[in-house]
Amino acid sequence: MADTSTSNSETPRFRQIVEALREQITNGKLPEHSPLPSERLLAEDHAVSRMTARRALEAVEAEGLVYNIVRQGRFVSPRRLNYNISSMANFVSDARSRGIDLSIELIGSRAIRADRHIAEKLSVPRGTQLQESVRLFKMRDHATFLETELSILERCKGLPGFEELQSRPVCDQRYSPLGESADIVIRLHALNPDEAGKLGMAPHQPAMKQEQLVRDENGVAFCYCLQIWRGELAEFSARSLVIV
Amino acid sequence: MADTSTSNSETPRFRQIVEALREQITNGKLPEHSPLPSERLLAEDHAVSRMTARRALEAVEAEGLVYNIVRQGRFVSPRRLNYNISSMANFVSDARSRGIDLSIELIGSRAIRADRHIAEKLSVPRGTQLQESVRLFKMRDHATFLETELSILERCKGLPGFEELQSRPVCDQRYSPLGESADIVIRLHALNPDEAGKLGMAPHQPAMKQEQLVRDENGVAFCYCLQIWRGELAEFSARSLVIV
DNA sequence: CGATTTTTCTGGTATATACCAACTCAACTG
DNA sequence: CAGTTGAGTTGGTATATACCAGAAAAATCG
Repeated sequence: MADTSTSNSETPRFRQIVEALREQITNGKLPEHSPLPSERLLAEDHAVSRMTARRALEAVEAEGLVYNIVRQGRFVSPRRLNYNISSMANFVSDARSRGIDLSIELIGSRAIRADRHIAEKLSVPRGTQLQESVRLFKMRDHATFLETELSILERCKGLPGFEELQSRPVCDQRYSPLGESADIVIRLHALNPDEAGKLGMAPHQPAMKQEQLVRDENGVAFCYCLQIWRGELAEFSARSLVIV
Repeated sequence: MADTSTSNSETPRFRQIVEALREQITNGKLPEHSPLPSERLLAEDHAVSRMTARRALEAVEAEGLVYNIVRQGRFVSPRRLNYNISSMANFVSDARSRGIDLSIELIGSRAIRADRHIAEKLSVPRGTQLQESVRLFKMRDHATFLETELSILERCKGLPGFEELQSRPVCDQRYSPLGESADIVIRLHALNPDEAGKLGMAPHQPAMKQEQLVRDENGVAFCYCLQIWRGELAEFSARSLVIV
C-alpha cells in the first residue's frame, strides 16, 4: 500500500496534479471547451484515488480555468467577458464589436410588487408595482451571467419602446431618457440552487454579484439590476479618477 | 448502517447542515469571530461522517459567512470592507471615518527591475527600476487584503515624502501631484500558496483581485497596484454614469 | 434504417479509516 | 514562577468503497 500521508513530499499530491493540468491549459495544449480527463481516468493516470483526482479538478475549477457540466465532464473555460462599468450603456455593442458572439435569452418577464428588501433599495413603498425581467447572457451559447432587472412600472412604462424591448438588456440605451447615474456594488457570491441551475453550475460555486441602482437626473432611483456572473468569466473594468 | 445514498431525501445532507449553520449565523446566534463547531463535533451532532460535515463547513466558507484558521477552527466572518473605486484616494480615511479599525502592515519594500509582464503593463522597457511595496491591510487585526504596489522609481522618487511613506497605502493622497486617473480591473481569483499564507488562508480559496494602473495627467502610467482580497470581505462600489 | 433499449460513462454524495502538522492548554519540571 | 513537556484538539491530506442520477454511445429490435 502506498504512503497515505503527506510526509515525504512537501506539496500535496492533488496540488501536483493541479500544476500538471494548469500547465496543459495555459500552454494551449487543451483549447477552449475541450474536455479534461474524467475523475476516474485522471486518478488512474496519476495513480491516486478518485477523490484525490476530484480535488485537483475542483481546484482548477475554482481557479476558473475549467468549467463543469454536471454529469458530462469538465471543460476548458473560454476567455473572460469584460464589463466596463464606466460604459454600462454600451456593454452589448462593445462586446459585439470585439467579435464576441453575445446572445441574450429572456427567461422571464412579469409584473410583481415590491417586497421589503427591494422597496428599501428603490425607496418606494412596499407593494409598489414593478416590472421584473430575467435574462441569461451567453457567449457562443455558453451561459455567462444572469440578470434580474426590477424597474418601477410607473416610471418606465412611458419610455419609448419599453413594452417590446423586454428582451433587450437593461440600460442598453433603453433608459437614455431617464438614466443618469448608477450606484454599483460588486462582491463575491456563492450560487444558490436556483441561480446554479440557470447558469448550468453546481450550487455553492464561487460567482460574482453585481448590483446596479440606476437613478434619473434628480438622483431618484427607478431601476434595480442584479447580475450573477460565472466567476471564471467575470471581469469588471473601470476608469476612475484618483483625485476627487 | 444508515442510507449512504441520496435517494430518500431530495436535498443532500451536507446542504441541510449548511442551512442550519447559515441560519445560526444570519440570525446572530453566532456573533462575528465566534467559533463554529469543529468538523468532528459537527459530524457527531448531525450523525454524519466527518467528511460530510467538512463539506458543509467548506460550503459556508465559500459563501463567505465563515473564515478558517488552518489548524485552529472556523469562525464567523466580520462584515465586508467597502472599497469605493470612484474615490480611491480617500479609501483609508473613509474607512476610518466609518469607525473601522483599519491598520496597514508593510510586509516588504525593495527596488526591483521590471520583468516582461510588468514592463508591458507600465509601457516601460524591461529592466526599468521599480519600487515594490507589499502591504497587508487588516481590520481589527484580521487580514483583509494584500496590496502589491509597483511604481516607476524615476517618476516617483521626487515626490514629497516618497521615501518615508512606503508604509502608507498607495494612492492615499501620496500621488496627488502625479495621479490623475486609474484603469481598474476586478475579477475572481484563486489564492496561490504565497498569497494564501500572507492572508492566513488555504490555497485555492476564492478571492478577489483588483488591478489598478495609475496614470498621470498625460495618460502615462507610472504605478501598477495589485490587490488580493479575502473574497468574503471584499466589496467594491462605484458611481457610474449610465449615459456617456 | 429509424426507434428503442441497454450498457457504459460522467460527476454527486456519503461513509469509514488513517495519519500528519500545528496549535492550545494543562501538567509538570527546574 | 518561568519554562518545558505532553496530551488532546483542530484542520489537511489520502485511500477504498459504494450507490445514485443523468448523459451518451452502443447494441438491439421492429
